[in-house]
Amino acid sequence: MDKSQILAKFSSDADRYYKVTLFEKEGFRRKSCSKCKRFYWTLDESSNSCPDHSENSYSFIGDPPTNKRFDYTQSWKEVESFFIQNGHKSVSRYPVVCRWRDDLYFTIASIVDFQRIMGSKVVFEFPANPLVVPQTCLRFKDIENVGVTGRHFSSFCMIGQHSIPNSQGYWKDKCIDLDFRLLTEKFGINKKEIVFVEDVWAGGGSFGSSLEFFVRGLELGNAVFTEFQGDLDNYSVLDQKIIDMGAGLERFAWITMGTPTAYDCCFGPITMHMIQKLGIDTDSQLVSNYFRAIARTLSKSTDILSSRKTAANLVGIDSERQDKIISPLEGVYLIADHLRTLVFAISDGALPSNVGGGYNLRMLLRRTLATIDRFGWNFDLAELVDLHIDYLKSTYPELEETRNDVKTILGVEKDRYIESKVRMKSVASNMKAQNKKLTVDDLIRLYESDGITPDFLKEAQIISEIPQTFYERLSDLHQSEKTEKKEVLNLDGIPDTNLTYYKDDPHEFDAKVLKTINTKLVVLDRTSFYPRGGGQEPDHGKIGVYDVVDVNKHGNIVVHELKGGVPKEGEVVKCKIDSLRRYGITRHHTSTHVLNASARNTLGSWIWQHSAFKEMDHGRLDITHHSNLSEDEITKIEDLANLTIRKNISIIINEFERGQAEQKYGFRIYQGGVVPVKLVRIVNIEGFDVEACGGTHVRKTGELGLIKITKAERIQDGVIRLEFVAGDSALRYTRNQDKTISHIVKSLGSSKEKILESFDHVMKDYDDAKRKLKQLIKRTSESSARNAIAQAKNLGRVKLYSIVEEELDEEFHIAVGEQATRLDKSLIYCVLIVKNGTIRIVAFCGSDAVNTKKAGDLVRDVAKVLGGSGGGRDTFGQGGGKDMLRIKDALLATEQSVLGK
RNA sequence: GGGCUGGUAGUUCAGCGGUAGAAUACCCGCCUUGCACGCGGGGGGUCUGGGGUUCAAAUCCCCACCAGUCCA
Repeated sequence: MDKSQILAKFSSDADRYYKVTLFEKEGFRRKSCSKCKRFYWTLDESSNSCPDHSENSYSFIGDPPTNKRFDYTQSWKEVESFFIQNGHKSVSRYPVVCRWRDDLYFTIASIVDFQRIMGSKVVFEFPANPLVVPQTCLRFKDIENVGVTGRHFSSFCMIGQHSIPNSQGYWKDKCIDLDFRLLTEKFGINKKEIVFVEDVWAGGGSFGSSLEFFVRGLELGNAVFTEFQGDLDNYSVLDQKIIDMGAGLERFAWITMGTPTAYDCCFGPITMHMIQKLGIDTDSQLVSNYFRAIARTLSKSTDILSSRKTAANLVGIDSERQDKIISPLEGVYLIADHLRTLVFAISDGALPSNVGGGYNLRMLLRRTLATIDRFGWNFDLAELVDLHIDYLKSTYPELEETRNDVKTILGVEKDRYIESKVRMKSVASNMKAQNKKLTVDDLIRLYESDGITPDFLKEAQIISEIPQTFYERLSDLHQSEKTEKKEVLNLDGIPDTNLTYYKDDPHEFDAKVLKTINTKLVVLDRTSFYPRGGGQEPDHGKIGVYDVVDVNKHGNIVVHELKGGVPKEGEVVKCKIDSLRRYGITRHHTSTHVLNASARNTLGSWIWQHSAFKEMDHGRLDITHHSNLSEDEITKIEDLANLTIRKNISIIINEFERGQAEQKYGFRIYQGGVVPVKLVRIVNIEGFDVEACGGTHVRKTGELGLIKITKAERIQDGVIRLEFVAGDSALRYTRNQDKTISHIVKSLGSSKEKILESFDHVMKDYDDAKRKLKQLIKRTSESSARNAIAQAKNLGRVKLYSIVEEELDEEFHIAVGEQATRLDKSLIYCVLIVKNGTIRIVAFCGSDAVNTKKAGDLVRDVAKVLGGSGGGRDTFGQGGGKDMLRIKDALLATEQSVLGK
């Protein structure tokens, strides 16, 4: 839907969509901007333009509109206490890694916390109403602006004020009233400074009006009233209207402090720490002037580079002073911002990598390190992380728990960056040595597959200019996209299946056949067959006389796939589940939970389940981890898992309302991904692991018997796959290994105790034999060559030595042939080597013999007889053929070929 | 999730259907007798693994493994 059309429609009826009681009570006037015609509400009689076009934009820099001074942390305390006083519940922030939504890597707005996707619909689940939340949000879209504009962040705290209008919650009037009072009463801003701009919001099938509030050109917040669904010509009111007010906490702090940039008052002591360490001379008036100028320039233009120049010109900073004062400050701001984002993301379990959202994080760290390098600074990342966490922990105490893990991950990732830089340099110096002219294709390939930017090549003076076509070509490359379609069965009118596997779980039961499809699929009124889902493989068994080979869930209907036919619709059939298979799957499922928690406890807090697979006889668990696992680490994980089995811990399964479960156990419960239901099933291995999971589980960990990790491999950057066996399968696995070893022991003629010794011995013998053979050929080639010369048949001007060889190989004859033709220049040396059902021809011609016959020609002639081909140079040729029956003819052909017949 | 690049001697790489190479490091000898260079010789490789095409594969094709990198 076109936003401008909605805005036009809503603005034409402002009384209905925008006028709130506050405007009337306080006497706000509705005006249209003289420049852009947008409508806004103000108490300032003389105003004639909207905040984007007003003269006093960003005049709060160096001259804040209030006497109160609140830094970042303090600003939140003020906001929080205000909303609590006014009947709101203050909720802890949600993770920045958005595990409850498949369509987002990171939490990008406070409202996302309370959105749950069910099917294709977004539903809202509020833990309280109304509420307020300090939600850390990650946004990577404007990353180039971070540090430069004074107000862009890669992560920021969105103050979320959310309400559902009902007996507890409120709607537009009270919302705007509260926001107004927050600014005036709490923050002490003169009411004449506050401007509300009319706007709209649309997304996810719903839309509504919104009021953005500004103070001196700075947008502090946006109150969105999600109210309608449908399209503009035909829409209806939502059953669940929502107030989504999001305000930037950083901006609240900034406007009270009036610092040159928002960064100066939002990162606590960290920016000052860096500035002092570097000894940057910050002439505060000059810096204030500059950042006020760039903020204002940027509201007219989006080009960062030219805006920097324009702003510098405006306040009279020459390029030397810009490099000396402004650029380093931008660097400091960037480092502070990027590191803070990394602290939150890594704390919440995200890892820098080359896939998914991890790539954004890798970019953040590399930008940070590159900035440090560019200026030749010396900052300790760990120290900066400590400063961040020390400052943030009063608002976000959970960061303390992952302090060391964050440092570990940053260390690992920093090492990768350093290695990658070394590689870049070596490629560059190679390039320089070759002195080849690089085409645009070369540049694209270098960038895409080695990460070597044209800027880097220019700096290294390998290219003089970056071709204009480079960026065009690059963007062309990333256009096409594919989507996969899912098969949808027509199951209209069929009631939800009664799922008895969650109840008394009978393995033999009677059920009525509701529908059959394509003499293959069957839907029953009730079933204990567990369908494929969450990585758990389906049950097998029998329905009537037919084998069940697959079971899938379509919505709330279970569809069984049978082999050989289907029972009649309406019939009541006997069903029987393969209990042995089910028990195997169940054990592997519980083992997955045990292993996951074992890995997390052994390796670190960043371990999450990435995906999993549970079969009857084995299981697979993919975990998020930065490096390949060492043998020692695997052993430790295995040890902890098996200790947990021996403790025989009870596994308790209960259903909770989702919000309640999240509050009680945290977001760790979403190991298996998003659960699109209102009631979540919580599987609790008491004191060890808690997950939301719909699968089947054993009652006590002791039932698992034994867990053995059979393989650990890195399947992609940041993901390790653990393959394992549990219970009977573990026993069978070790038995099989034993059998394999016995076989090897037998072949070696050794014993189990001495197998390693014997193996080393055999390997050494093998190496020695190879070496000896090589030497032997070398030392005997001369006598073999003389022998060949002696045996050669005299054909006038040349001598021909030609034989069929069944014992020795090309390596031998190439050595001998070369030697022989060197010793006797009139010799032609031609061997037909029989090997694996084919014949290889090797021929040498001495430097005199070449005048009679060329080796390449000879080989070609002979190969033809054998039904193959070949070729080569004058003195050396190779070829062959497959026709073993004509080998004698071929031998004769050598002589005929030499004689030119 | 989708691409792309690379894997050859201890190391850095070349070769890209037809006898596996260079540089460097290593060992031996010589020249010098010094702080390290010159000359000669030598050892060192299941060309990541598995399949295929071919008379012939390090080389071409497919799959896997390892490493790196770009994009959404």
